[in-house]
Amino acid sequence: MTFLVCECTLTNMRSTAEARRITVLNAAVSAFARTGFHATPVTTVAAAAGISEAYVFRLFSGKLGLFVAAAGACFDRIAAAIEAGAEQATGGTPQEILDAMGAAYAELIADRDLLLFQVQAQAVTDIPEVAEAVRAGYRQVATFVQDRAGANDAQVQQFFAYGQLCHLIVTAGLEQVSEPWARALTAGIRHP
Amino acid sequence: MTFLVCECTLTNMRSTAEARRITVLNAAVSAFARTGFHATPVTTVAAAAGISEAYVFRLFSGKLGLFVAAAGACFDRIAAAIEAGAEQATGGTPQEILDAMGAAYAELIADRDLLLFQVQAQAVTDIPEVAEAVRAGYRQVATFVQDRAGANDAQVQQFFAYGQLCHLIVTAGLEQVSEPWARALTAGIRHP
DNA sequence: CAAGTGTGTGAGTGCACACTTACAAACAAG
DNA sequence: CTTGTTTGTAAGTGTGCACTCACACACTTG
Repeated sequence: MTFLVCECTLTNMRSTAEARRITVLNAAVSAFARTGFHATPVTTVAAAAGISEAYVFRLFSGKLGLFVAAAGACFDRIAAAIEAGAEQATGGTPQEILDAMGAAYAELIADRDLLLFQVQAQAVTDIPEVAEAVRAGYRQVATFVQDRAGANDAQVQQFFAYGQLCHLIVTAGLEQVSEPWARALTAGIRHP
Repeated sequence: MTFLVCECTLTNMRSTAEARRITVLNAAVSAFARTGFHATPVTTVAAAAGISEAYVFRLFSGKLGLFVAAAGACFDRIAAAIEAGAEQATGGTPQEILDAMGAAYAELIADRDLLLFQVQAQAVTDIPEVAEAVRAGYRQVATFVQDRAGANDAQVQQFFAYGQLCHLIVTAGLEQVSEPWARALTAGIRHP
């Protein structure tokens, strides 16, 4: 979990670059989510963030550095949402907390950016830095789920299995398909 | 399911191009599985198939056409493997047949090509032709599983949820991670 | 005011790659 | 032998894009 504190009054002027990085990272998550790492030019991210391409390259160490940083931001937001969801659990049993977490996650990914970014990140794990970022992200989320819900291995595994199923449902657009097989796969997942 | 019949003796000479297409498709599935659609040059596929890049463009309508055709071949192979696995089921209950199918699938994706290709295809579903190919592939596999095993919606959904979990396990390399959260996610999935 | 530091950009540069075209060899049919 | 068809390639062409660099404005400090 990353807490962002405004240090404007303390470190004097340096917070501007840091603020830009936040802006760029939000733009990067959205852009990469839609078209993926290789098909997303840095100019697209720069334009979405309202700055020049050259400055993005100064703020991050190359396109790969930008993508890895965006992955970190993506998993931070997911972890935060799940954490907030756990607070809303009606009961205290592991399954009740897991269900609350799942509901919060489902709500979070309504805008699709966070979900699609995960898919895109998993697709470029042939790049070692990305693979490590993905592992770090799931480590963060999975350990939190395990600890906070007090769930056993099978419950945690099921939680992530159905989370991954959401990736298929969204990327394939199965919510728009009314055939029996698609109804079976999307049953009870929530229709946004 | 596609049955390939050698028509050499009938249509005279045309079967050579068709045979080339098969070779190219096998190379394409492997190549795209590793580096994805956008990061895989057609020259790589051509080299793996042992022919020139120009001829690949004559055999298929552009890089996209090649990718979509490879997706078809990929899902054909998956469906065939699951079908063969169902024959090996020890009992006749839906769950027993599903388990046999799952075992066959797990064995099939040991070489990772078919699994990774699915991940790569899901990552480029912003291209409509790819999205349709992915839907067609899962339609083929899901309807077969549903019909052949006689499984209910929840069982089919669970089957695919844990199938998608395999995608995460492989892309993130979780089998090599011995931390508790990773052990929970990979529990019982098979260690190849 | 001068010098330094951080923020920001326009205008390149070089390369990778999708796709084309012109051409060649093999083979068949008349 | 000529004509036509199919299989195959070498050598382009044009474009998109990652990354760089020289330069400019803002703002602080002495």
